[in-house]
Amino acid sequence: MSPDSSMQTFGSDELKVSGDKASDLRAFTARLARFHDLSDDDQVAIGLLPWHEAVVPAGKDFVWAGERVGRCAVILDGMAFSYKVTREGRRQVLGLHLAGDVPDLQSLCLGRTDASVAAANRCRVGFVPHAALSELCAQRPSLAEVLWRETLSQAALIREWLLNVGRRDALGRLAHLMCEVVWRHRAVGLTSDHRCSFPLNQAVLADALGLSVVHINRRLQDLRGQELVDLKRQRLTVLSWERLSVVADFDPGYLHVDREPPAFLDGDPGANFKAPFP
Amino acid sequence: MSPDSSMQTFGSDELKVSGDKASDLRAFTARLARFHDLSDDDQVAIGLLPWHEAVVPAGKDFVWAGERVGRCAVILDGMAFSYKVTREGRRQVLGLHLAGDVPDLQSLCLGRTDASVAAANRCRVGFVPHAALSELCAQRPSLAEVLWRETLSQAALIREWLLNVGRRDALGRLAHLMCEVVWRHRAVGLTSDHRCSFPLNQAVLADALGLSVVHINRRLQDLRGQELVDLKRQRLTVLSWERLSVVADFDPGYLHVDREPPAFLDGDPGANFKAPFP
DNA sequence: CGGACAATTGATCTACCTCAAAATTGGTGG
DNA sequence: CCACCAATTTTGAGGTAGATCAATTGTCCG
Repeated sequence: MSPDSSMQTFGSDELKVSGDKASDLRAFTARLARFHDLSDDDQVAIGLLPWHEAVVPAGKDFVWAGERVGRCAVILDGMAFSYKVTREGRRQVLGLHLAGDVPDLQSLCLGRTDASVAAANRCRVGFVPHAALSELCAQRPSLAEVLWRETLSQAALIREWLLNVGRRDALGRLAHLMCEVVWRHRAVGLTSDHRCSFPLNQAVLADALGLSVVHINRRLQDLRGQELVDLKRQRLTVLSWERLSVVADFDPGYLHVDREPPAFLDGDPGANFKAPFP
Repeated sequence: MSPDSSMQTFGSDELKVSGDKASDLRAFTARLARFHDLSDDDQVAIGLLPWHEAVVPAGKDFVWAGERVGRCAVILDGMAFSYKVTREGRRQVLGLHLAGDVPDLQSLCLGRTDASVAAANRCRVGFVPHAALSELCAQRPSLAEVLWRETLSQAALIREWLLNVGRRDALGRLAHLMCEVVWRHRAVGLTSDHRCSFPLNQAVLADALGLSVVHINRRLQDLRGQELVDLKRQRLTVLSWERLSVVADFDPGYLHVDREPPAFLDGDPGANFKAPFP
């Protein structure tokens, strides 16, 4: 809510200018290439984009709702979440962002975002000027379409969240969120089994699911007690994907990890998304 | 939910082929021109798009989640809503659509929608083939950008809904929804005062706000009892915009109606919706 | 070792839900 | 124009999921 002192400065190690070969926008291109049709040319072009890097400590905002900063933020490492706040100060988390995501991509078109974005854990973030990005889109319509699709994927996530918050009970919401996090980590290659980073404290979980912290705590204990998940030290392990996804009523279709689509559309709908963990 | 018998046929008067000068896609172009920069050329080009019309009776679906139908639906008249359903059959309404909206615009890029769309009251709907639309986008990047922005506006709406459902109490949610509906009617020129069509029954309201029908009914009585609104026969009249928008915690920024400020936005914000009754 | 923050627990309260029935309304056909 | 049916709205009476308040404990880190 408060664009406080940390406005542009996150600590001693902020604003490292690029040039470091070891850390570039590859998380971004990798994501685009994975989820859309991204030509090699486009990938190269993205690699030439000007940008600079910042390290954002856990809990700090790095995109502020309403601000016109003329750039997009690319998560290079870590997890972030976007949120809005009621006038009375009630916060609603709107979505999570992993490495490769551009949480404020909307600002490229609209000039600003209606949501703020904060780091869940320590994040490396790349800032890319709108000017450069939109010029690239003008030159390469295929890239513009990819980015369009990218915003559509994000929209699909929020729709599912709305369903989650509006129509599932607390346990289901929590389970659903966990399924999404694990699945998305898998989708971008950040894990290959049932465990992944989960740097969300109970306050953030509460605000993501429209619940109170106390209630989150108790339902979390349920999930643990039922041996569905193990969660400690910011690390989530799904103990029984099968049972968890039932509790969660989870159908990963909305994640759009299914590019090269139709295959499963023939025949029994729903037959495709059976348990991903053999 | 069930792509039942009414799959493609809504009644005797469906599938009127276009050519009728009196009813065309102008609601669509009008909306785009109002909210974005749409050149005259683009407007003309849209007018030449092939399409056909259907009349959808209240309560019937005309877009089905998951279906690949190869076309977009343009609301020409009436109100519709999109929704998703839990496996247990709990429905969540995700957004409302007025004349000029394209509720399944995402399908142009993604091939299909993850949400279904139903008519709230009797709707006239125009169906435009994806092929024609995407060809036009390829020829006219400016139009593609407009449509991109259009999807972003929709995304902004859902984000606000998520905040609404997640973090406001029942009365606030209801009031907020009403504010949005009136404001949007104004924004597209469907009303110029504080009253507008409101063809949502209490079941739909409940599913839009994550509440039960009984509870909706009771909070509705509150709003009436406090003389905030008058709602009958599918017609909503805001009796005190000032008090309603406080109850609703309503800030229209998320609607992105801020370009070409619709007259009433000049000067004292809120002055427009003052008591119409001296 | 101390201080801040996060997780946990207990106790109480209430906003909202569910079930079930009654009253209205609106549309339809005679 | 009226009678009738189906859908919607309204009312009543409990029940419960989840909220709130207030400590207490645990954990991380400098």
